Amino acid sequence: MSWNVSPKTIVMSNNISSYEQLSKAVREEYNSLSKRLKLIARYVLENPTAIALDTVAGVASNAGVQPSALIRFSKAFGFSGFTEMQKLFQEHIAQQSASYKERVNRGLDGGEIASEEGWLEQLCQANVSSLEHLSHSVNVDVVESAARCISGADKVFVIGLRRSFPIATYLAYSLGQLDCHVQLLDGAGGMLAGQASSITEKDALIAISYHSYAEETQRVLTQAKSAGASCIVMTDSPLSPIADNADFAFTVHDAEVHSFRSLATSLCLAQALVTRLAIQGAIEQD
Amino acid sequence: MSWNVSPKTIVMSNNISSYEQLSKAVREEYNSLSKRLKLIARYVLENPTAIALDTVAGVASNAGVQPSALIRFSKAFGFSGFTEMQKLFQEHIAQQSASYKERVNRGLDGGEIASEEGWLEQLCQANVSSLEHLSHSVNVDVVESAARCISGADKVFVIGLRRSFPIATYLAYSLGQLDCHVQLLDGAGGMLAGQASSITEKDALIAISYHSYAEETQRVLTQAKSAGASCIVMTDSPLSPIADNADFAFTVHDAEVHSFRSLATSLCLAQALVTRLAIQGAIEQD
DNA sequence: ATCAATTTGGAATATTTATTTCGAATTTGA
DNA sequence: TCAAATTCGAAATAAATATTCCAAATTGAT
Repeated sequence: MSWNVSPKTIVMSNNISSYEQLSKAVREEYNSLSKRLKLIARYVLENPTAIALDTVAGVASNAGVQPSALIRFSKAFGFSGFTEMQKLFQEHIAQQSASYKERVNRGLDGGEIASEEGWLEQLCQANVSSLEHLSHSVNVDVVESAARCISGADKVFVIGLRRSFPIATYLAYSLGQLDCHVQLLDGAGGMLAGQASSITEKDALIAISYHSYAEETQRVLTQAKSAGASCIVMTDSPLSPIADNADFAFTVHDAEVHSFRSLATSLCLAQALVTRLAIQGAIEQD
Repeated sequence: MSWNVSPKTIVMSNNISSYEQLSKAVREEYNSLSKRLKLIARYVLENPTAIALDTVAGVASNAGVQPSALIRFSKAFGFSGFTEMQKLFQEHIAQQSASYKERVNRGLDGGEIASEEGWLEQLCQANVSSLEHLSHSVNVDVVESAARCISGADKVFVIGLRRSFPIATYLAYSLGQLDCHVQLLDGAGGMLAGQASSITEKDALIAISYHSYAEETQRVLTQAKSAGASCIVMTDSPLSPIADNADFAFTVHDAEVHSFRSLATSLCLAQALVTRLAIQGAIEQD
């Protein structure tokens, strides 16, 4: 009995388990690859997103090679096939957005009091993850537009009750520093409706509300909308009842530990809004 | 010849051709959807990345529904099936990561335009750095002690004016959630001195104050100290005038961009205090 | 409570997509 | 230039994934 002489294809023992490792390996092995495989290597390094989303046939066509060549490529780097390699690219993409939620929750909710030692680090890390997520989930153009909307308004009203009140006060204080005509709707003395009744179409309203959404905030928002005012909202889900009739809606995922929402991310977004406003103002004055 | 009576499933004429449009449509139609479809709507809006990368079976399993339900959902929004809808999510991701890559790359090129472009990343990064600093500059034992001090107090007073007011309101709200007898000294109606005069030796005061230190805060702190109350302060320097007669002092360096202090770090510290308090309470009750 | 309409779950089926195979083309080394 | 080895392409096959269909469950109106 005789075996076929194994083809020359070098199959490296696969210890590659992340996109970064693969990227490194491909660059290192590049020179030892055949012509087609070099072509593929280049395409792979330059279009990681396409690899993650497309099919073998699609990638092959775009890269100008045959599907089988892609599988050879995958095997050359120790994967069982294209599918296995593709998973790495998908994980990489997922990390940029969705999986942050896991990171936040991991070791916080799950471990209970068990992971006692590093609780401060964990708390900070949860906030860091939220902030990192914010930086690539918020559309800067929308922030710019919202800022312009505020600077174009006659008066700016801010509402955020209970849990959201700190954000509202931050905005009210900061906008006040910028010589905005700002009014915080704090419902002091039960005069919320009265305070809100002066909102006109020339004004803007910034509303902040998280689950469970304060009824008063919704009412004010509705009132402002029907008065024709521009509405900017910060909330926690696109499905939030207050996101409905908003001109600009921002969704923020704040880290939550033992049911205490952090607000650090919301505050950062508020800060983003304020600094943009400040810069736009500075440019206009030139 | 007769046709089956068409099922009730409302098939909207599909003019949806982008993720944003779909997201909007889902939110608008949400209330008219059936139970399962609502469930899916929520999952879809909150996990767009998963939709883009996963298979129907995978998504269905994670969302806790049947694959067929996902196809019904897709058809309800005018797609021929899940696959067609999924393409929108993939395009969205492709765009996102492309623009993210651009932004990052432009930031690496250096130069003035670069610093303009990546301003959101920079803002977030500034906050991240502050948080990372916090996690190894704050002594966890002091936080624990401060938390014990609060839980042992009869009543808890919180003061933080102007720039620090958001932190004070956050603490007041969160401590209230823990059934602390908490009172926010907000100076409403000019009655700050009156509010503060009820502080006794059995009480605790949390004071937050940053440069330039509000005179009223200092006065209240002095008053509380002479009344024999325990004082916890959050400030920006160990040399701060309010750090003098404090039982526990935390110094926090918040990120500052264009003279707008972030407060994210202060908020994180406040959160640390609150969660510790919550956990101590939970342990005591066992 | 009963019936019709609608919604749902799960298996059966159709379709798409990945992988293998093998002969042809290309490269390599003398 | 020729033979041996390697690489490649296209069709065949295998695997996976999406979609359909229908019975069961739920809902809502009378």
